Amino acid sequence: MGRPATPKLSVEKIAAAALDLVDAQGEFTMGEIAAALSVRPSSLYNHVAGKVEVIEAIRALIFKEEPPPPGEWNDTLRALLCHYRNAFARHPRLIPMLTAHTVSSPDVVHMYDDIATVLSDAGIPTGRLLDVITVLDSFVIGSALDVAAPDQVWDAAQARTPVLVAAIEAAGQGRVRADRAFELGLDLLLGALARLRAVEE
Amino acid sequence: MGRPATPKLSVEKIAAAALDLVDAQGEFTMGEIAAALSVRPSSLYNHVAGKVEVIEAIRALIFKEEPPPPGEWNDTLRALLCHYRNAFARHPRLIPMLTAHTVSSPDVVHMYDDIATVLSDAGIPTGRLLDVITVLDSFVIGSALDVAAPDQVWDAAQARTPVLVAAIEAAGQGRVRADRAFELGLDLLLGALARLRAVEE
DNA sequence: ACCTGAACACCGTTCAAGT
DNA sequence: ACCTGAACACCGTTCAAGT
Repeated sequence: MGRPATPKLSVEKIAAAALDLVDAQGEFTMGEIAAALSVRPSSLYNHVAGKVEVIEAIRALIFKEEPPPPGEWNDTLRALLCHYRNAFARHPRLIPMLTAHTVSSPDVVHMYDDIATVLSDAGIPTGRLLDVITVLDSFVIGSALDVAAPDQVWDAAQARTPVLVAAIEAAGQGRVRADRAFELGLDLLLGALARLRAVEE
Repeated sequence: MGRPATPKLSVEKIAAAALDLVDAQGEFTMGEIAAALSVRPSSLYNHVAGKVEVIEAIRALIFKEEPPPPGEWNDTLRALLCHYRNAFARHPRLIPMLTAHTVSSPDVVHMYDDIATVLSDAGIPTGRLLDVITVLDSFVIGSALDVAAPDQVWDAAQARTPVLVAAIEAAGQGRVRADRAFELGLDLLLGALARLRAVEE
């Protein structure tokens, strides 16, 4: 066959096809991407170096940035963290794949820039800044994994104490439960940060 | 050859060999486990159903429980969460593998039991209990991933704002940095919980 | 420059055969 | 009951050949 007049592939097309596969079935193979794009697997290697690079391309695809909205530091930070978490939550099954290869993608670092600026403006001293960012980041990533987890994780049948059984039954299920827990965590952390800020100043 | 007088394999031996491989190189194949145990790959299937079951066996291996120490609810909860996070942190490269297959292992649920009991005794109402547990769990898992991440994630060269650059340079590196951030997060969350408790009561 | 087809090493898993 | 050896389908990747 040979080279077509206009390329049939691009990094973006490959990443988008792979992301569709992950959303649909939780994983992808190079062969499946090729099939989705009506191409042979070997063709993909003209655009990406390998499977790892496909995953990185997906990561870049997910983090289409959004400028930090203006407002009170509290609200700005909250909006930023929600955006960050939702970028993951829109593709729950992708998260384990992304965490498997931890790479400092430019888009992610860009988000850290925004968070750092807001926190600094809010009065968090430089010496503590990265620790605070790490705490927020850890919580967001963990919450994203919580969205990815099937509700099976909270299995009342396996609980041994009546307290946990009652708690599981009271909590509801699915995305609503995960969202509510995330909001609570944000309240707790941002509230604590406000106090930290007051103490340091 | 045929059946040996005394079995050469067991689920525990397989899991231990796999964990060694993960610690050493971040992944394992069935063939590598077999080689480490001086056995053919097909032999493994007399003891485990497949690779996924090996991962579950590792999970069970990691969570050798420790009874919750008595004391003030604050200290008890802190000790519990530290233990939980350290169980992961001892095997950083394992974490992405575990998060890929979220399963409600009995050992993990057992830990939730302990946390639920402490929180309930501390006065957190049942309706909020699972949300609080989820928040703590998300933070712990996220923090464990932070330990697994190479320091490259915090790459001053990729930061765009001077604030973030300064913060990264001030933060130090490696395990010390991750541990300090984890402690800060615990302080913030447990402090916020204490206030939540005061409000609800 | 970019797609194809054939080929590679490797991997997870199955299963009949042996004791 | 448990280890072996041969065999399977599949997967990621390479590369010479084509235009």
